[in-house]
Amino acid sequence: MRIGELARRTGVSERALRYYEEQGLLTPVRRPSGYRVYGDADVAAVRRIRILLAAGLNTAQILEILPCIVDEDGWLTPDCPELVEALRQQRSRIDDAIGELETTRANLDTIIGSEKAAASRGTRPPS
Amino acid sequence: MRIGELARRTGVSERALRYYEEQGLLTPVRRPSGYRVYGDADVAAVRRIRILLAAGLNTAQILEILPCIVDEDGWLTPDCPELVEALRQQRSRIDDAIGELETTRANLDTIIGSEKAAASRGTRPPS
DNA sequence: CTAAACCTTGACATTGACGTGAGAGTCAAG
DNA sequence: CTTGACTCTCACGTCAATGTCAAGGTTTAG
Repeated sequence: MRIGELARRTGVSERALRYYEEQGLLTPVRRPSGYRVYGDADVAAVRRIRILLAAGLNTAQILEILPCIVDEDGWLTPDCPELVEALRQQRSRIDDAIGELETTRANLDTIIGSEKAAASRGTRPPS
Repeated sequence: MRIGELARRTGVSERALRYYEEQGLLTPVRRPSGYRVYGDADVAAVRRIRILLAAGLNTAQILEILPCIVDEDGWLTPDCPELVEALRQQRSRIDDAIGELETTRANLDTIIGSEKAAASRGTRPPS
């Protein structure tokens, strides 16, 4: 398929697809005319890229870990421990932020005096 | 304290601190000379801001939820129902922010295939 | 009082992940 | 062969969160 169809099938703009190629994340075959030709596997590849971007990784990091990812039937399975470690760190940063927001929310509930505040009884305000 | 000391105590550049003020996240008092003067509470405030930024929230989102954070002594006691309503709205924005972060974290978990992902066994990868 | 250290407001530069044309080539249908 | 849809490569624009440099005012130690 050509770039337009891949764009439609993934919901990703043509510009973004060309950008991913520029960053080495995709390597479509070229026709003599220069037209890019993608395979069915690229639909899944683009999906993977988007998941990783959505998780806060940048294209350089994604490029590094792509070879570590085994795609068995749509599942993303990390292969090397370095990758897992990096992802865990990212995860813990997000955990911290969620914790902060939950504390904030509990504070709010205390002020509002709603029923929901009962669930966080004993929670102290942030120092 | 002045901006240099706050920068040292938080590890955040002076430029960033001025930027946070520009975005309404910090509101130091000013001396007649124009020098910014911060209080001890601002050290904690900056720390909160950094955690939320690190998790992918932008300054506008942080600005929305920041006034909901009650620290140590500054208890807000709402009398008028308008205030309570405003607080409820803020609460729901915090819920949204938490929801976004949880989605991101779930994406990460799917990739990591960690113990926590086991809880969602059978989950299909995001489209 | 003076020098060093600190602070101020601009304002332009940068990085990442694209958006948005411009101008030109390619391809399938009629 | 022509038209219209599709694609190509520049190349500049954008937005957020800073970095960096410039030209000047302020404070404090000696």
